[in-house]
Amino acid sequence: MSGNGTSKPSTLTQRRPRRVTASDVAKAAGVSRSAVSRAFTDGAYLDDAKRTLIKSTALQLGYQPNALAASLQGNRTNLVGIIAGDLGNHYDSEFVAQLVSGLNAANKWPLVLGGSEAVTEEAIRSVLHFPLDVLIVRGGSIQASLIDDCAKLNIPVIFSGHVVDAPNTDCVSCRNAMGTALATELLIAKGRRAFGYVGGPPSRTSQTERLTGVTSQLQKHGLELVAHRHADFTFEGGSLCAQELLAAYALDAIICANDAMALGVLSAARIIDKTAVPRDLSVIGFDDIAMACWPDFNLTTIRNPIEQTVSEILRLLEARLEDPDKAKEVSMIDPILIERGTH
Amino acid sequence: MSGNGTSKPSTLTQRRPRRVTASDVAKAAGVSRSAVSRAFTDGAYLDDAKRTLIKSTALQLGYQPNALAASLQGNRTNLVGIIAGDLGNHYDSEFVAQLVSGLNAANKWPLVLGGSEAVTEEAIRSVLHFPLDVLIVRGGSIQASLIDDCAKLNIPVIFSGHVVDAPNTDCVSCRNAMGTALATELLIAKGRRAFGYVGGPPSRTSQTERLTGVTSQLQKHGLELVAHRHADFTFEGGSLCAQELLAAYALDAIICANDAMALGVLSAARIIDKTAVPRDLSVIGFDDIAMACWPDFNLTTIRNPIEQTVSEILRLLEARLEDPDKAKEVSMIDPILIERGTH
DNA sequence: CTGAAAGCGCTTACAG
DNA sequence: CTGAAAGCGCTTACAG
Repeated sequence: MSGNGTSKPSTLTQRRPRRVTASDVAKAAGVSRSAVSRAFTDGAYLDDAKRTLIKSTALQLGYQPNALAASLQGNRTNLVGIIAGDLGNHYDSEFVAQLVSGLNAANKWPLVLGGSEAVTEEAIRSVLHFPLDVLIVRGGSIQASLIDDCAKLNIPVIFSGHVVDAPNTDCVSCRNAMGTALATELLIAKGRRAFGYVGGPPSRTSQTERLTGVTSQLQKHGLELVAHRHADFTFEGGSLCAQELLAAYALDAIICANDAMALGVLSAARIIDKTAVPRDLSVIGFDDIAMACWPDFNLTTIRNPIEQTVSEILRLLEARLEDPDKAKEVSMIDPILIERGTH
Repeated sequence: MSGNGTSKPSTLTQRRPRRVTASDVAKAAGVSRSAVSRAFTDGAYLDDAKRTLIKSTALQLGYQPNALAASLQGNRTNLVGIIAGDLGNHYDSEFVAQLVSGLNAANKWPLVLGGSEAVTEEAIRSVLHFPLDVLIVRGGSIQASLIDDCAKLNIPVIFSGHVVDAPNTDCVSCRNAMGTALATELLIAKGRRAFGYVGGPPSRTSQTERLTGVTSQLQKHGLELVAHRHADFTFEGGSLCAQELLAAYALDAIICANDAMALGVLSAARIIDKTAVPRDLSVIGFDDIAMACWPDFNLTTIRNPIEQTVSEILRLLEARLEDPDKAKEVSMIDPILIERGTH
């Protein structure tokens, strides 16, 4: 209606259509705009009848206080940035799903970056234009400059899956080395001796830790890792690695840095010999994604507890908001060995 | 440092620590705050040297314009609400992943609601406190009142996976009936006659459409659906349905409303008889999620094209922002039959 | 090219 | 309990 009526030619209109405002409600209800504001503030002094009147007028007009304008007063914005790893990755997507619903329940609104592939530095900069209450960074390699930027903007950062040492920066991470050590010990006890390892991209510290868990546990028993490969955390990547490894080495155990790759390894091993796993070969993953327990796979794995991780993040977030200057905290989560049918 | 120095007892401080401001930069650089604003506005008149000075001062101070304050001027916020279906659902999570990265690439920032399970009406109301440029609703059952609320707030809505008839509301949806009809036809041509169907929650219109595609195609050949069940779109749900159906009926074909359930059906059928599929039983899914092409499943399915759906959403979004009063549009996406090994 | 001023929609002391 | 006023951090005409 409006936009077309004016004679303005279709320049790309950057303007947003106007939204109902507290003044509109005040006018309609015959009260001051302060009263309208009070009507929407819990515990503000306001005559009951007046509050009722304002609320019903607002409802009728479809008024909702503009959270952006409100936050200008210095209140919290309830906006939380999430730099998600790769949402195409099954573990990350399960993780983000739980984090998002946890935040929603706590009346926080996640502004999600990422989705797939690398998040550009530019995208991160852009999202910092918003006065976030906190930024949650999932996984890997984030430029050090980001931490500086956030510090200058007074936006606290919480890292998940990666421990970072910076002021006002909390971390929650799985004890990665412990997880793979658990897996290694289980297989050694079962009599496995020729170990292969399929890791993720070597740049990630979590990957180094998981590899270390394997090698150091082997060492304790006087064993050495026979071979290892790196892939990209995908089923296909795991499958390719397994083809290479099984063709070149006589392995009786393969430990993987995540479940998706472990399922790929399992799949490739079965194509070579349907019943090889677990008879001649043990395969163990990491994460315990939903598919791991599907009967077709029944994958033995190391659970990287999502629920606990998310609730730690939410706890750290509240504490940080409560006291922005509190000492930084590192919360370590114990992984759990889940014995199923592939070892 | 600061917060602890003051004698204020630890009342729950709602205040957000202050962020560097345009005035700070202006003061530091010895220019007016208007100049700072211009330095960050492409194409604004400003002496080159002055712009350089301001930019470098800003960089040093870690200044970024506050997008919230800026949007108060009536500019776009670049905030896009997404009411995601169930992020635990593999298709939805792949979909949201692509949507998020598409939005990011277009300089839009998704505010995600949902994650898992039902999104509460209260949560939706809360997110409408933010002046969103647009709200994207994925999937199912959204209260009619939501559309009203958005209309009053001048927030256009885009529905995905569900066609809704409302002013200024665009939709993009898959031709659901066409998809399942394609699957049905393929199986009839192969000689299948005894069809079962595993659907999703019956409340969803997309589910009704998918069921209709099966029954009406059967009818064309003088056939009737032997039996159908409803589940919750999960592997486990599909698996349970298959156990029931296969115990009670002599079926030679099962069509499922999504891939996760189809994989569950496949799994259950194989537990009964390893080689039954595709010899005695055909199984076809819907969506074509990543797992469908894993060799362990090699699922024949109906692809619900994500990339195309996302790019249509982005197109409709741009068009709607360009002209808020343009006629509503419904974009229908053709599903694609993907023949693999389970039919 | 540039600064001072008005205004975006809210909240919050400040007086009544 | 209530309204008028100041101010949050920005942008954008308005004069120079």
